[in-house]
Amino acid sequence: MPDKKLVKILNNISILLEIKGENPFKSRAYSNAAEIIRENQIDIEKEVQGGTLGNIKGFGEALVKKLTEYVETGKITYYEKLISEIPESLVDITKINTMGPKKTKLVYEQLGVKNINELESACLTGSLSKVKGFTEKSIEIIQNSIAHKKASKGLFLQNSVIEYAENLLGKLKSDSDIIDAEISGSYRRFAETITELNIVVSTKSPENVTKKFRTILFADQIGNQLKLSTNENIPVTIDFVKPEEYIFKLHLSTGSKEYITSFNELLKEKNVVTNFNSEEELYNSLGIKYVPPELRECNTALEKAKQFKIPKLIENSDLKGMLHVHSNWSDGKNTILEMALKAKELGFEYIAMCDHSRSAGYTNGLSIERVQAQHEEIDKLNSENHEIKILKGIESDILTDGSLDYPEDVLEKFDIVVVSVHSLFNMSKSLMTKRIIAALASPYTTILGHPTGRLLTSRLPYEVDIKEIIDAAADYGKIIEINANPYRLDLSWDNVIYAKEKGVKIAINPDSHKTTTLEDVFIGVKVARKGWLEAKDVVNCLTYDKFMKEVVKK
DNA sequence: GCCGTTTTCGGCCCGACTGTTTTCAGTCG
Repeated sequence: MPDKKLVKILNNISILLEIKGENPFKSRAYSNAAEIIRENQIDIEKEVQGGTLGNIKGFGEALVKKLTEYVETGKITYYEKLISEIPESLVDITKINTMGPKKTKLVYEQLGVKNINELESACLTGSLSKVKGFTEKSIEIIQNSIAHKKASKGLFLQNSVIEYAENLLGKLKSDSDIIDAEISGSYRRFAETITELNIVVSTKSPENVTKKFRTILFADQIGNQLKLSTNENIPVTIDFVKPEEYIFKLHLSTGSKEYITSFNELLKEKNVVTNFNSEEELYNSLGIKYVPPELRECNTALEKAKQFKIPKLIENSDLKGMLHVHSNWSDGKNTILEMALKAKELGFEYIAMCDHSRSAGYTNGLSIERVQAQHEEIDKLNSENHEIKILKGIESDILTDGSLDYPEDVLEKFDIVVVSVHSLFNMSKSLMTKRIIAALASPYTTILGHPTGRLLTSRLPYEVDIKEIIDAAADYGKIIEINANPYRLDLSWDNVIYAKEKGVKIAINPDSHKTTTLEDVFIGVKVARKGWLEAKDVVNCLTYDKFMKEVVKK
């Protein structure tokens, strides 16, 4: 496990140096080091003790010295000195939209603004508008960004707790006093973000087992409930109940408040007992169809269950094609072949390489010449028969006017074209909507990528009329992506429902930049399930032959 | 601060957009 505290310190040093106005490349050396440790899961203690840290590219004399000090003493004097000179909380300000290191320095020096609260006050009192470079528009962006950050406080990504949750669950299940245990709450029904982790445990003697695990987990106890928190301060609640109450409790703590309220009314009507062996049994006893956890968000699901209209939701094994992945031809970490072989290992029949297009310069986007060269490599790989078909795709930037990033004679060479917005996020809603619809209108467009551009808990979606976009996709017969990157989950599940209503086909795409994140595609399956999708609604559930015929049309 | 190497210092990812800009610095993806 990489040392998260160290990664944070290195990143903070990088940002603080930028604020100080030091050589930007010196600053980057620190963020690079943090990135290398995080990406490659480097065990710093081991490297330092083995004297091998200096062998890793990116770690020179100065960093080795500082990290050795860190391993030996738990701190870095250089960093301590840095934060005694400038407030560490300035780092938070640089996370606010449009507030880079230079502007952060400016408001610190001119207004004494040291943290986000003080920046917000400066917006409200009007003092910020007196600083050079801050306009009405930019102050509005800052205020929105602060509001979004505050609203996201206490919200966590699903993937930030997966590892912890699985470990804890394993620990509980392996105990001989515990009959069964399951994660419940918003995690189980796959809400976009969660505020806490809930676990329900079945045991014959709840009182004794609660007490026992209070000691093991260093938790606080309230009755037969334990409260603790993960090392990222995510609250955890564990309920210990008797076997006869287990299923009922698990169900009760999984659904949303709205869903459970309606469910309880139904229970009252039917007057059922609480002892069940499974949730399916519970639903059967009510005379309604079983509702999978992902759908237990709103009353609609319960109404449909009464009418026996819960569809067979898509499952991981339905996926046949891995679409929208990047390779080291642009900003990915792995070769095309490495990505393809990993996809094959995960059970996929075909993979569509969709590296960045030429306008995305920072990602090493492909020039027309390099598109040609990549196609030659793909042809060669396909001729070698690696038992997975590789498709020629591209993630084309949607340019300001909605046009795509290559001339027609280049676009026509791709099997699929994913179109995405990567620039000019601050356009007005109507212009952004027009821009994206223009891209959908292109005969070369196959799939709209991450339709709102949001990053969960960190970046708001760009202003866009998503319903109008979905309507346009329906008109033009275009596919919309569920981007399964855990930070994006974009299209969101509620809009997936709308897309399905309009008959728009969906692609579930990992937008993966390395082999280790290809499995993110299965997170997208959860979003799809929450959006009521069946295998027939999702284009990458098609076999290779059908996909070529119906989607690629070549 | 690191790397590569013409072994002592120059180059390090880049292009578009915005602002109170007039030729460039800051931010973003």
